[in-house]
Amino acid sequence: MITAIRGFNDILPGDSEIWRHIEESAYRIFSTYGFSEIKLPIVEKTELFLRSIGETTDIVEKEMYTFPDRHGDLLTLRPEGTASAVRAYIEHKLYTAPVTKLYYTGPMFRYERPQKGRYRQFYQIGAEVLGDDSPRADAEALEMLMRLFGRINLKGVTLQINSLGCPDCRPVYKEKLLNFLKDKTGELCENCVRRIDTNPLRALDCKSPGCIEATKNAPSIIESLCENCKTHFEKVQYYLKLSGLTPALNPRMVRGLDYYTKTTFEITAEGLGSQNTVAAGGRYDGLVSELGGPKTPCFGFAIGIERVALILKEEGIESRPLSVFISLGTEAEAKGVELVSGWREKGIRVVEEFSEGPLKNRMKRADRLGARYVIILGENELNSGVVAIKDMVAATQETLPWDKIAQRISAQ
RNA sequence: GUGGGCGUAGCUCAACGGUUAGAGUACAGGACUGUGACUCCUGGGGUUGGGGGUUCGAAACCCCUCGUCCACCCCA
Repeated sequence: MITAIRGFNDILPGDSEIWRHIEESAYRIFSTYGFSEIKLPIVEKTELFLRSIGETTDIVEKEMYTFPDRHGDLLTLRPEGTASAVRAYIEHKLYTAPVTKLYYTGPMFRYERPQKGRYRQFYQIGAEVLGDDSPRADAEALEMLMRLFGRINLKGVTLQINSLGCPDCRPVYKEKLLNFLKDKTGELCENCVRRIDTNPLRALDCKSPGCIEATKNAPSIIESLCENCKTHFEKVQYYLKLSGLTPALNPRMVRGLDYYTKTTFEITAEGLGSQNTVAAGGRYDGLVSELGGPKTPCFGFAIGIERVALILKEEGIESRPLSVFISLGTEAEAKGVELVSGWREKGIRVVEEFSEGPLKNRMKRADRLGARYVIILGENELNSGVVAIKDMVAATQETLPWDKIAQRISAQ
């Protein structure tokens, strides 16, 4: 038997409806905030990710699917979407507009050990606001995201925010932190000691007991922000409050991509085990210019679709009722073709049960197909211009004229 | 990449190292030629994940491998 490769999953019926629900809700809501969809390629030149994500990040160092194509160019299956969105923004000179709001969805690829909520091919819905430095942009994007989670009824979500500063103040803080950590290297875990020079901030986020203890009194980045970053961060919180959001401040939150500046955030949910981040993102004011575009402040985020779907599946979502049509006899069969077609024109979700044999068996099949309603057209009904419609949940049955069926089913 | 748990029928799971690996459920048919879920009968289903080893004898014990789950790492 040929199976799918490790970490690459099929999304089967039963799950795919939940996915569609999430994606369609996102499109609808994002659109009301002025976002438009951009379709991006799944493969990019490796260099794009090296330069955007950062050469010393875990993603670039050990998680990318990279391969040479037939001409020997190094290509990579995208591990995230922001890099591509920014590349397209620059390539097509979208910066001539005052502000650009984009969203996209699709698979991302990272070579990691799969576990619950983490797969090698996984799906994200991403959104990027390009060309807006206002703290209102940060707050509005977060409001939009929380609105989506509210709309799809995602339970147990927590919003945490932080500010990572800018090229002016972050190095100052890094220096402070380094001084603090210098004489504590004995208490830090192996990992944190290794990256103390490349990325000392990681120690703040480390879960090993030694690191937690050692960094307990570490200086806070929020207190080291420059005037500009500080006001920005305060305003973001002010506007979030106006939107009715009260995020938890987490000065220890560090992101895995190098391009973030100022505001960063993370939304976690309950019931996912240790991979509990359902959405995350932040501001990246330097990325566009680093990739060769004009200086452009941006804010963006990504949602992990399978993680959201896992939670919604746990909670259960309602799906549209299915009707199964059964005709008895050649003449009823012929009339049925016309009737079923008419119901579908009206948007009724109806399948026909084609098998022959005793009605009892056909009812049984209809039940197993998941029918909410079974619509029966036999000789008696045909002659009177009606059908029998049975509600399989309520176990009630009524007789209705042909043109009342769509109305009856839609009424539910 | 590291550590641990688990792989037996489509699904959920039994089976002390010892007959022909079972049960529930699902599936096919019938009891029942116009009414599902409940009942009864019959039937098809298995390389016990794969490979090697120990043993008179392995689903079980050992090694390797693959898959899966959980955690670490990391992230969405």
